[in-house]
Amino acid sequence: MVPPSATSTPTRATRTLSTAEERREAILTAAMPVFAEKGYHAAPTTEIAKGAGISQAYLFRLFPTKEQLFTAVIERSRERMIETFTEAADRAEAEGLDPTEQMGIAYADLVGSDRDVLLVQLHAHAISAYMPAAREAMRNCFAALYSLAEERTGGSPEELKAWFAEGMLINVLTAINAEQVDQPWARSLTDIEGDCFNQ
Amino acid sequence: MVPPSATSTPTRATRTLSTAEERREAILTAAMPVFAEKGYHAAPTTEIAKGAGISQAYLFRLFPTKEQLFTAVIERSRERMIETFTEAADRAEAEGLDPTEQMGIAYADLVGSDRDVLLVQLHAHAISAYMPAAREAMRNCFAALYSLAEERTGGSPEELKAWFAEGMLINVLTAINAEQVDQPWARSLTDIEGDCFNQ
DNA sequence: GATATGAGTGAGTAAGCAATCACACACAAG
DNA sequence: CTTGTGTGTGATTGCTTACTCACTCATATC
Repeated sequence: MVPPSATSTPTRATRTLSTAEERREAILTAAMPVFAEKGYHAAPTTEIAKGAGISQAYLFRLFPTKEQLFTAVIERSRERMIETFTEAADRAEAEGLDPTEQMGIAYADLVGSDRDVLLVQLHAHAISAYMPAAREAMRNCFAALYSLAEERTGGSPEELKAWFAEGMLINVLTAINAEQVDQPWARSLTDIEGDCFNQ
Repeated sequence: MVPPSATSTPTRATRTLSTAEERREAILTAAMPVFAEKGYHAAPTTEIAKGAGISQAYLFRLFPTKEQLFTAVIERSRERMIETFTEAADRAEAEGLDPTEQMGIAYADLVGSDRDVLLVQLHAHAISAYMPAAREAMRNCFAALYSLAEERTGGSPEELKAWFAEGMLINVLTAINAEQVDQPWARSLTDIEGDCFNQ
């Protein structure tokens, strides 16, 4: 297919081409759910390109390798988490609530409602042992989240560690849909009353 | 290649063929590191078959689909963990040590030294959202580990939850090699003094 | 020996994959 | 109107993949 063009006059008011930056954004948006569902290796770049409304050839012009695209997606999911935590901390501060608790709740909400962010993280964890670029991206993610949590909660290292551990548990339990399992282990582990900072 | 046969006389003492069960074991042993390194989708069955010393065709006779092979590998890594925890609990009991702490240490040792067990778990976590068989296997894994931990530590639900959370954190930090990172977040999170049951 | 069953393979098949290349069109500036 | 640059594509390439099929050999039982 040829790029869409105005039928009569391609006047200056109507642009038919997007900027590369807009396309890059569209690609990331399309890539997130595909990587989330299928992981790095099984995610076809054709499917991502189709989702972004461009050809596969152009995708490879904007992201020269699939690996670069994947790490960009990891970074984007990091940004989502940072936003979520920042908003929760702001809200806690404004309403005089405990920031640690509010940030924890906000995180559980985020990964519960936006599975893509969560699943991209999990795939990145698994692949990072043998993919240096992903490992680097994950380390940066931890670094950013840790310093944010440190600043906004003022917690001790022990508290921060417990808070992160809780987050990692939420990740896995959400991935396997533990809250829908009617068994003792699932009920206990998903019980929000039992967390490290909320009792 | 033709299956190996004794040159002169194939007498009853020397068997040239293995039993299917032996082959199945060999396949699982060969499959573990391949799935660990590459994840489900990127792990070639040809490579696994070669590692097990059989043809790919015979692999598919013993495990009709790749998915069945993968879930068998998940179960095998669960067995490894169960063994590790059981031994640690026995040792703790014999020497009068805290079982919770000993099991935690044993786990950190396990995933630190045998990366395959860890990485198979992480890949399974990530894939389980869209692969029911893996999800089921992971749930069974949690169920088994939870009841074991409950029995052997006698901990409260809150303690068990914190213990599992700690384990999930160890997983991720081990995957990204956090202990080799010389930054505040990495030092704090990998600090073994700061865990939930060891202070 | 004959015969049945299980162990084991070589050689495919059909599909899907990342990445490339030569080329077309849109737009802005002289 | 032309020229340069950035946006965009169709077609292809070379490779890998899970899975199958027709077949051979080993072993055990009668």
